[in-house]
Amino acid sequence: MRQDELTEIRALPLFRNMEAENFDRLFRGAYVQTFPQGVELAREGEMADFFHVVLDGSVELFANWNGRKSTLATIHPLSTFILAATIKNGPYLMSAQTLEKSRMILLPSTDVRAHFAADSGFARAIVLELAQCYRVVVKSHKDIKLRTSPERLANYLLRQSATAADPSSFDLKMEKKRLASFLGMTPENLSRSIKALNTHGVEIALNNVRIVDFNLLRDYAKPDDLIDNPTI
Amino acid sequence: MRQDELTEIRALPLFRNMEAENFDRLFRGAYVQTFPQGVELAREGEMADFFHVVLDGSVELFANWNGRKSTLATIHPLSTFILAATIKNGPYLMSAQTLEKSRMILLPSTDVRAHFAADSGFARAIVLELAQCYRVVVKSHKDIKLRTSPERLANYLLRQSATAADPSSFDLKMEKKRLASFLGMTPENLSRSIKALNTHGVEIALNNVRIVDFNLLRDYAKPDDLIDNPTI
DNA sequence: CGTGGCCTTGAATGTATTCAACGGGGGTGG
DNA sequence: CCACCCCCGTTGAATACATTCAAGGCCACG
Repeated sequence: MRQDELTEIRALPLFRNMEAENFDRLFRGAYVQTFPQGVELAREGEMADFFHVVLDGSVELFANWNGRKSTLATIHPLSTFILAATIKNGPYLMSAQTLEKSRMILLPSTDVRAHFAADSGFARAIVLELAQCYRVVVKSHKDIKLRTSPERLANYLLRQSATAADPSSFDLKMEKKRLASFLGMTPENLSRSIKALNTHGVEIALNNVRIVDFNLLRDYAKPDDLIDNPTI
Repeated sequence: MRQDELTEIRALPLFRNMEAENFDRLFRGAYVQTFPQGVELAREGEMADFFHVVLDGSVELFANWNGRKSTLATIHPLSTFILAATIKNGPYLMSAQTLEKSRMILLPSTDVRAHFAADSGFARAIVLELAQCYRVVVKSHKDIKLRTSPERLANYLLRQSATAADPSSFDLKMEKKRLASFLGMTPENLSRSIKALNTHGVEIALNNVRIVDFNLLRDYAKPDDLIDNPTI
């Protein structure tokens, strides 16, 4: 691993408060690797050999059952995935694959567990990360149990809008097929939900989203911090 | 707090590896309290003042949005709830109420955070608990996104069966209304799902569940460790 | 003996999925 | 350069699934 990479990684919240000596030892066994699009990084059911930190690109977390597939989350820099499996030394509950060319850190799970036990600064950072992951899933769970499909889409668009350079015009960050799965509906149904939002202040053409009437959209979507605010 | 209670609590995985001095200090500010049925212990959106450990009874975690309500989880002894909110010093994402007369420990959130930072044994136990909570929610999320209503019911019954004294005959542990909400359907729909399972080896009369043909039920339910096994 | 909550059932409605068909864009290979 | 094909996205129609509304039975409780 290059020195400038190490410096960059050392500044991450997850490693910032680690003892210098522990950091050095942990990263002797680490890899920083760049994967092309479509690489399977983890398969559900297998043991968690590596803990992953996404530095660039994006990763899809998904699960299969009985021939069906569902996208459960998308991981962007600088976030991590499958921390819980690493900590518990258990099997992955989700599969992971790169959505684009992506660069990430791979830390052997045994090393992570060892340092987690020995370094309280690291342990604290891990807990914060894990608590964050937990709350993200809980919000997703509330989203899907309390809202209909078009309501989920409407709130998704408002969340995307909040992070976009231009809140009233931005592009969808993933193909619609995947977005549909993430939002818990079929691609056909996403198309219909998109049309349905025309009457609520949204116009979507190809991948471009234009919010023409925020008040109208918010009236319909009823966004709620306890579901939609990613920072709390 | 009584001495025998303290001894019992000290043996819990969460506190077992805590420094004796820290344990004593933490529990100077703690309460052990017994609540009647139906008491609201937390309301979503409020700040997490207390971390809760359920010693006896059971607690429902639920959430509201736009006039709708959904049961997200039921907590049994000896488990905890709203740990993530405590750690992050954020608002509760879920409300909590006792389902029956229940006894639990209440630990002021500020004390938990302080000891978590200072006591690495405690920090490690918290991480394991948090990782467990995370995996429970992920499983629920997979359950609801990948399965239909009767499939969710069928797998729920198999999970209950696995913990029952008699696997082929046991009682439902909550009222059907609440079970329906937990499983992500209406009470009416639960009634119909129950009837539908008659053709898959299950007979439910009032609260009593009799599994008359396990192979038939398993063929239909297709239980999966990565969704249904609570121990991994 | 009434009353209210829970559960069930039926019917009507609403929502979502499936199946089928079609058009457009991007890539491949002729 | 063009023809072709495949995948994605859209649309319509049929079906399946789920919710709502209404009604009635049962039990627990006052």
